[in-house]
Amino acid sequence: MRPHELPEVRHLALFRDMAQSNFDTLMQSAYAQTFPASLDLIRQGDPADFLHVVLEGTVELYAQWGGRECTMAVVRPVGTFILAACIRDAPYLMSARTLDRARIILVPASDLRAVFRRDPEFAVSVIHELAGCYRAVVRHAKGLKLRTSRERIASYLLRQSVLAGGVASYTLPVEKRLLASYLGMTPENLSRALKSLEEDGVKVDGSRVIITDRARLTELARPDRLIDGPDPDGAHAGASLPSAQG
Amino acid sequence: MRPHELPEVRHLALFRDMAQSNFDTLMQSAYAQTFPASLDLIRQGDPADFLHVVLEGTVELYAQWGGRECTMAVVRPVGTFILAACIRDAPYLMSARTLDRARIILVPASDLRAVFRRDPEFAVSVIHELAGCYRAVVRHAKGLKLRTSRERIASYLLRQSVLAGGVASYTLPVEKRLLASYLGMTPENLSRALKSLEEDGVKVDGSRVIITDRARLTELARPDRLIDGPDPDGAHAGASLPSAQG
DNA sequence: TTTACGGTTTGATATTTGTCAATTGATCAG
DNA sequence: CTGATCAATTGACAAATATCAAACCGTAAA
Repeated sequence: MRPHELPEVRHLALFRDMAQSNFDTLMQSAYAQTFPASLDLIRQGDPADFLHVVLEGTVELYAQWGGRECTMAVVRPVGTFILAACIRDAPYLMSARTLDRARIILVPASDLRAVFRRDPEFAVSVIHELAGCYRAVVRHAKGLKLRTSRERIASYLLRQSVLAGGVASYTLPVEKRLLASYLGMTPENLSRALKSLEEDGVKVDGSRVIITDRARLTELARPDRLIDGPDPDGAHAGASLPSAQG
Repeated sequence: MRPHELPEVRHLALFRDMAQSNFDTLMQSAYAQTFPASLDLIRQGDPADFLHVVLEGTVELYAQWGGRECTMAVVRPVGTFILAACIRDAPYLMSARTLDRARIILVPASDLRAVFRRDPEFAVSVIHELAGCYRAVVRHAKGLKLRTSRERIASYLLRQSVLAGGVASYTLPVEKRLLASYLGMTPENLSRALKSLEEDGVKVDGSRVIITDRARLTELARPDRLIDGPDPDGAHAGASLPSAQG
C-alpha cells in the first residue's frame, strides 16, 4: 500500500473513530491492488472474504438471475462495498466489476469481524454505515415501486444537478445503458424517455445534461428527501449514483 | 408490560446477548401498548423516536409518494422494525400501520443509542440485525428488477410453501391487494396472473394455494438463494413476507 | 486516416401492465 | 335475515415498456 493511501482510508467514516492499534491491525492484513477496466472482482454467491475499499476508479455492483442482469449501485472513491456480507460471513448478494481502472484495498473479513468485537468505537461506526446502506437500498426500492420510468429519470437528473451544486448543466457520470439498468429499464426506453423529457425541462445531448426549465423538471420529479436523500445528518457523501452497498 | 412478555423480547436475536443490566435499562424506559387493526403507527418522515417490537398481531410497512403508496414489508411476532432510523436518529423512510389488533413494545431510540455504545455484545447484535435487514431489502430489489410479475408471484408462492415445510397447500397470510402491492403490481394484474399460473403448476382459490405441479412451478420461479433466501447461517427467521425492515 | 467496435438511437411491433368501470362475493353489524 | 362495506374479479381499453432489427455515431486501435 502506498504511503498516501492509508490516511485516505483512515479518513473514511467507517474507520475514522476506531483505535489506532486496531486500525493498524486491519491494515496490516489488508492489501491494495490495481485492476484494469471491465474486470470481474466478485461473483455473487461466492463467500465473502474481503471488505473492498475503492481508492481510485469506479466499481459497478450488479445482480444476475436467469441470464438477466441489472446494475444495483456504483461505488466511487473513497467508498466501501459488501460490508454486510462480510459481517454475516454470508455469500455476496451482488457481483462487482470495475468500470475504469481501479485501485482497491482488500480487508480480510475475518479480521474485520474480530476487530469490531473488541473495538466499540468501530462497532458503532459499522452500525452507522450499515444503517446508512440499508436506508439507501430502501430508497432505491421506493423509487422503483412508486415512480414511473419517466419520474425516475427526472428525479435522477435533477438529483445529479443538486449534488453538483445546483448547476444547470453537467455531464452524466456513467454510460446510459448502465444508467438505464440502474433505473430499472431498457436502454431503448431510456433513450426515448430522455427525448420526451425535453418537453419537461431537461435536454440530454450525448452525456451532456442541460436543465432548461428547472421548475418544470421539479414538478415532474417531485423530489422527496425520503427517496432522493440525503439523510439530514448527512453522515456519508452521496455518490453519483446513490452508493447503496455493503 | 406483562410478565410473560419480557422473556419473549429477551429471546430475540437482537436482545439475546446483551448484559442483563443493560436489557433492564432498555425495558424500564420501554412500554407496551395494544393497538386496534388498521391504525397508523408511524408516518414516514417523522423523527425516529422509538424502536418497535411486535409481540402480537401484524404490522405493515409501506411507503408513500405523490399520492401513491406501496407495501414494503410485513412484520410479525416477534420482530422489530425501523431500527435503522432509530440508530441514525433520522426520519422514518416508511410508514407503518397495524393489519390486525397488535401489541407492540416501544423502546426509546435515545436509550437504544446509548446502550449499544456501552454494550459491545449488543452492538454486535445490532450489526448482525442491520446486515440482515440490508440483505433482505437487496433481495427484494433484485426480485423487482430481475423478475417479471409472473416470476415474482411464482417465486413468492413457492417460497411460502417451502417456509411452511414444503407443503403442497396453504393459505395466503395476507390480503391479495397487499400482496400485489408488495410484489410491485396492481391487484388486477395479480388476479389475472394468478389465473394464468394455473397452467404453471399452482392454483389459488380465495386465499387457498394449491401447488399442483411443483416441478413446473419451480421451473418458472427459478428459486435462488441470493434472492429468495434464506441466508445460509439463518440468523433470523423468515416471516411470511420477508420482513425487510429496520 | 481508416476501420472496427460498441454504445446509442430510431423504427416497427408485440407484450406487459395499468386504468376505469362494473360485477361478484364474502363478511359483519344491525 | 338484510343491507352495507370492502376485497376480489372481470372486461374493455389505454398506456407503458420490452423486443428485435437496423442505422447511426463517437472513440480508439491499426
